[in-house]
Amino acid sequence: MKEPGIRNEGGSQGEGYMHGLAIDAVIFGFHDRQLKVLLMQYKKSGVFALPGGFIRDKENLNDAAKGVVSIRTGLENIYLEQFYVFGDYARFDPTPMKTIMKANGVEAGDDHWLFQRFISIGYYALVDFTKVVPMPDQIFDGCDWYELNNIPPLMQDHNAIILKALEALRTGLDNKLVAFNLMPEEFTLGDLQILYETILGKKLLRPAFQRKMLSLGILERIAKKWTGGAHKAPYLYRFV
Amino acid sequence: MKEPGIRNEGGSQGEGYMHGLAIDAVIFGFHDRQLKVLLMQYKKSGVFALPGGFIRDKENLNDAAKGVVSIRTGLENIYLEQFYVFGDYARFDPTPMKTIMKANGVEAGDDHWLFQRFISIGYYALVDFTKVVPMPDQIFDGCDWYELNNIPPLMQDHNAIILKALEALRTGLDNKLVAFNLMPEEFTLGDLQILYETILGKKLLRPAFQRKMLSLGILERIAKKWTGGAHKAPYLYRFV
DNA sequence: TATTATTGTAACATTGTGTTACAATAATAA
DNA sequence: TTATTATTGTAACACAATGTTACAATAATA
Repeated sequence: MKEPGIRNEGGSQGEGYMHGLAIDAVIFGFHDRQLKVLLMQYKKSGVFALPGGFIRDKENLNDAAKGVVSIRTGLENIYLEQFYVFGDYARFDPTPMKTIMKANGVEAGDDHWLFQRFISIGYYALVDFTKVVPMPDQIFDGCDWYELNNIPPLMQDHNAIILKALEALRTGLDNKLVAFNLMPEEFTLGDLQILYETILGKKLLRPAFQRKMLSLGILERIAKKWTGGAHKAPYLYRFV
Repeated sequence: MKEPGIRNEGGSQGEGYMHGLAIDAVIFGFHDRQLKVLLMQYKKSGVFALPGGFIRDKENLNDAAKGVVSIRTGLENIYLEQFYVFGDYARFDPTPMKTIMKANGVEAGDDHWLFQRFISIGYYALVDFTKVVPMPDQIFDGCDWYELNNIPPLMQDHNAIILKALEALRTGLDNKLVAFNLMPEEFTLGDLQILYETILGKKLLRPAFQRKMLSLGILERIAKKWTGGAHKAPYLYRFV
């Protein structure tokens, strides 16, 4: 078995990678009126974890993060943001990794590098759900979307990492207009409002929301969208 | 010579500390209508650097950062915030450290741990200038305040780190009301306004500023302050 | 052609901020 | 003692942003 998070050839003691440092990525997507997160599931042991990886000896940190997200989503131009470093000593717990290795029939002594303390750099990514092709690999059975309010128990402090990422996403909403990265190319103001409401966790008033979004001057009205419903058809917009 | 950033006994190959990881602290103070940053100057070589340090094997990251700031300022309860991780490969340049070691008469091979790549976790601290007692040590000649718009050339990418810290400070101004951490216990609204203007780099209108600050409901009016000037005396306020 | 649900937007209310103006007042000078 | 001066505290108005209500427009269905 190759070690998890190793993106190409690496020896069993992690040669070629920085030790004690990892990247964890919270990849957000939006689909079916729900905010979702991409999670990995280890083979056999069934342990859930955030997509993650390590940093090559001569690799830029941000490039390593980009690599992690790319390899799991199949996408190239990704909105990515560093949001926090998780560095408590107590967060480090070798048990899940030992379980995973044992389940896969890998013999490893207690001094194995993956059982040592790690500090994780948290990144969140915003992707267009419709364009993602989730990619598991030799180590992971699963790479799938999970609804934000239905996340299974994750390895180590990964649940807490997701919460912190959501916080960062919220603060970025108004300041950096990050939400558009979660939308498909064409969308209605209604769709956009649902996304905002989901991220903020509260209802917004339609007239105020529409006025605000349109006043930003970053939306281009394209055509009407006939939904088949017995009502006026909404306009489709594109982000410019 | 002990290695820089080692806060107690450590061998010459950095035993007891996490490798490849460092903390850099941008310690902001406010005095004399100026925003200032605490900088270290190495003995003999005269190289300038941000206060920094390493993380002990079993130490929480945030505790390590607190330790760095405490040891340089003599303060205990410090407003501290993680703001960015600097992880470009190119930022790493062993030359200044070699110069420093050589100037201090330390023989060290190219494989010395301090000449390897480091990833720096940036923290900024906000302190009450009047309470700080800058503390150099065996390695540093100087530990002094420098005006933000008069920072000397620093080691590695430390100048860029300060700029990024300032950005983070600016965004925290309205959201988290961080400015009060830079004030002494008692201050006038005029003092506070000057601080805001310095951080934001622009003039503010007095009536609007005062109205806003007072409407926050976090200021307690104490007494008048007789400045000796030929004009009405301003009120002193305390942060609650 | 009436009904229904939803959209787009006008209109008004409320709040927040920008700006001008001026009375209050502490020290100094006449 | 009284005018002068500089600065503070705050009222008053203007304008912008946002919250809220209301309603006409319109796509599908009955």
